[in-house]
Amino acid sequence: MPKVVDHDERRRVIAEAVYVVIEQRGMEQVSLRDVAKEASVSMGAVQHYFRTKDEMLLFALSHMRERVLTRLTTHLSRLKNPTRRQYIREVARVMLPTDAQARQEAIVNIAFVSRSLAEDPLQVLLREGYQRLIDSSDTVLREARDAGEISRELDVKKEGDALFFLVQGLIGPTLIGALSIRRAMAIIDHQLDRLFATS
Amino acid sequence: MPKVVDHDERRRVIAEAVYVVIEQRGMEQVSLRDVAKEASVSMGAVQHYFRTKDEMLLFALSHMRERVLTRLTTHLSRLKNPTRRQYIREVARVMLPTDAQARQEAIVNIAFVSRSLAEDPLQVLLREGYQRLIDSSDTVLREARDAGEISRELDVKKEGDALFFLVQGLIGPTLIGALSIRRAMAIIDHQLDRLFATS
DNA sequence: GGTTTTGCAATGCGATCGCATTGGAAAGGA
DNA sequence: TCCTTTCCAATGCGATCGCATTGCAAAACC
Repeated sequence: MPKVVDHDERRRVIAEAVYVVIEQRGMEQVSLRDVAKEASVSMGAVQHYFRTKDEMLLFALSHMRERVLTRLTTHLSRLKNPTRRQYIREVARVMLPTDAQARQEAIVNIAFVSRSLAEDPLQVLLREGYQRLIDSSDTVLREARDAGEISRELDVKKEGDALFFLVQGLIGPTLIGALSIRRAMAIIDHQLDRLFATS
Repeated sequence: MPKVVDHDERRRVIAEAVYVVIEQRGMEQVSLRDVAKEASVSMGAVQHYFRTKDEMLLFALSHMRERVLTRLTTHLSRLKNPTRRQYIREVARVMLPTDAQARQEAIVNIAFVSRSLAEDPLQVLLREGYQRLIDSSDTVLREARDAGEISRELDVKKEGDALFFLVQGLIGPTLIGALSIRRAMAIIDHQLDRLFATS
């Protein structure tokens, strides 16, 4: 057996280069050559790890999911004894482009959503991802209700969905610059005020 | 003076061809040749009306705004003596991909949002568009409150924003197939129930 | 009816694309 | 040590890209 290399690690490095190219020049400028250059490897190397460009992008999308999840858990673990409301707020905040990394992830995600509308394999992956997020968003709210922090009169399913899609809808306008992070968070906090009202 | 042609009309025809190509094959597949073919004109004609590809896409985006606005007013004018709530509901419904045309517009819009993140002129146009929409969304809610249909205790500014961004957030997942139109409308109706509560 | 100006069609060009092919360096296993 | 397998660098190829150039038909104006 020859040279031993961590296959997945190499693929991840290339995927990260894909993100940089998408962020800096957009999805339509993603070429094998530019990705290779950004990853500081040869074009042959990229071809060695991905049979086609589409396969590379598919992996890049699935790796992005893991990356977002990792960042999310990191941020959440920094909270000391958070209330359920603080927890939910932090999840929402982490989804918004609050720092360079979150911004890159948001840009890449939108690029993939757009591309997926013309390419099916990507769409399947994204759809599953969304459904999982919607589910966990409902779960958190239900836990909060069971813990008595949210009124039993609220429809936690519909409110959880509304909160999740609200955050989703804030991302694009924030990236474009039509909305500041501050205002976006104020809108979220306003909804949290309502959900967690102690009246 | 030679042959007289409605300049803007020609440009709109080409822009419509751009939408079709984006919808069917995605933004990264938009080429001058394919757009010309879709518009049933020669490539020379496209070049005659747009100096560059970027200029063509910029016009396509601005024409898309007019097209959406036209469709919106058409749908609204079909309502017979609508209540304010029905009016708002219809606006939200028209923004979602409920039919073929709305779906095409949503797809094209996402494609432009994504592309605009790497190209500034598009971003400026989109930002202005969003801000106008946010403003009018606030205005409608304020009118409803002044008419006594919405409780004076509500923060119409924040609620108007939340409603608008909620609708925005529903579009992507609906396109991807992670959410049905029915469920999307149910989420909106649930929020409208709350806003227009007569308690 | 000649002149001029516009509306396009056609073609060419250099750059870039994804992908295939080839060759060889490096690293275990026999 | 030799051999095999993997890793990857380099190059080539046909297709396609945006854009420039050229040429000409058609239509107002004199």
